[in-house]
Amino acid sequence: MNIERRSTGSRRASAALVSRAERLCHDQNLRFTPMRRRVLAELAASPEPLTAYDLADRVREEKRVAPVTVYRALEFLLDAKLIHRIVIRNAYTACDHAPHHDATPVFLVCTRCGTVEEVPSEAFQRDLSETIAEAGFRPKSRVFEIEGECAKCHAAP
Amino acid sequence: MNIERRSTGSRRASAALVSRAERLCHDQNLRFTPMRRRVLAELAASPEPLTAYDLADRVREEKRVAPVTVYRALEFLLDAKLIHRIVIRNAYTACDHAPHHDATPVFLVCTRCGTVEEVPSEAFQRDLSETIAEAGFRPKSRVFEIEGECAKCHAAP
DNA sequence: AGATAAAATGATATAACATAACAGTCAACG
DNA sequence: CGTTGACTGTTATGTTATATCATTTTATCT
Repeated sequence: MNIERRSTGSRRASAALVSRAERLCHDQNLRFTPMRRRVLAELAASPEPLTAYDLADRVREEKRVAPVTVYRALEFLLDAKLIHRIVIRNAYTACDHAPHHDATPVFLVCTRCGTVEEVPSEAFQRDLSETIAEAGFRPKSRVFEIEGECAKCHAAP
Repeated sequence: MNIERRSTGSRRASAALVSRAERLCHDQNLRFTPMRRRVLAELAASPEPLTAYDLADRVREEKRVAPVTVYRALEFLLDAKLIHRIVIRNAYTACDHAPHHDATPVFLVCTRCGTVEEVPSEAFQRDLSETIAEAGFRPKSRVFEIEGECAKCHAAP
């Protein structure tokens, strides 16, 4: 299966991602409005994560929009698990993998080119859950993000 | 007496933490100035992470201070590995363990009481590094944070 | 001690990220 | 066709972080 394997440089099939989202929303009786579609399309088309204000600027080229409107669209897309928030960048990125993955993926964020690679990592989390269980801690959400140089950037001059 | 509340039971001795920091800075020829000492002391005394503006407010009770001054102290303390940044809270917390730990710890952040437990997790990272190496990615820094309810809060009504 | 260079802090302004509150609009459904 | 609830618009403000330049403090050398 060679679905949109995004990584450094490679373009994402934005249209495919958006129509997948459309089907998913339809199936779950969620409203995939023009604004939500537009925001997701911008994220899917971008090789790197975008901030809410980045998104507002891009949408604004077509239609006047306030940041809060973008934030609302982002909130919806996050809830629908169609996008991820990259906390170390205060930015957002379209979800590369099929939705409904329970395990929070690891994100490899390149400090040079800014791209993000999404690495599913179930085993990784299984190991950790022992430690967490020992502490009696009940996890609700996780943030695992790694900064560094991606292979492409490291090879480059 | 002057043991500060830190609700996971592992209370921190603020004074001990500060004097440890003092020794460490002296050994490394770093300047442990009054402002840096004060900021670290506030963090060490707090059961939960504090934002830069929280810190500014607390320091301000004694002496007028601008946020940027606090940010500079935080930057120094982060570089010296005396504190951690909790990105999912935009806040900072004193480092519980001996300094010089290379492996980034996992932080268990309680959504109810707000406390943070710092869990060193070397094994955890060893597993992950294979995946990362396969991607040709050269990690520089990592963020592993987990939100949930701590044991105390979960037991409480 | 005085000169001086580097580091730290003060002061002000502004950038960047995010939410509150309320009014208006649109779509679904009885 | 009118009510309801979800979505969006608008304005304002809150929160987190950095830029810039002036001033003070500290370390070091002579």
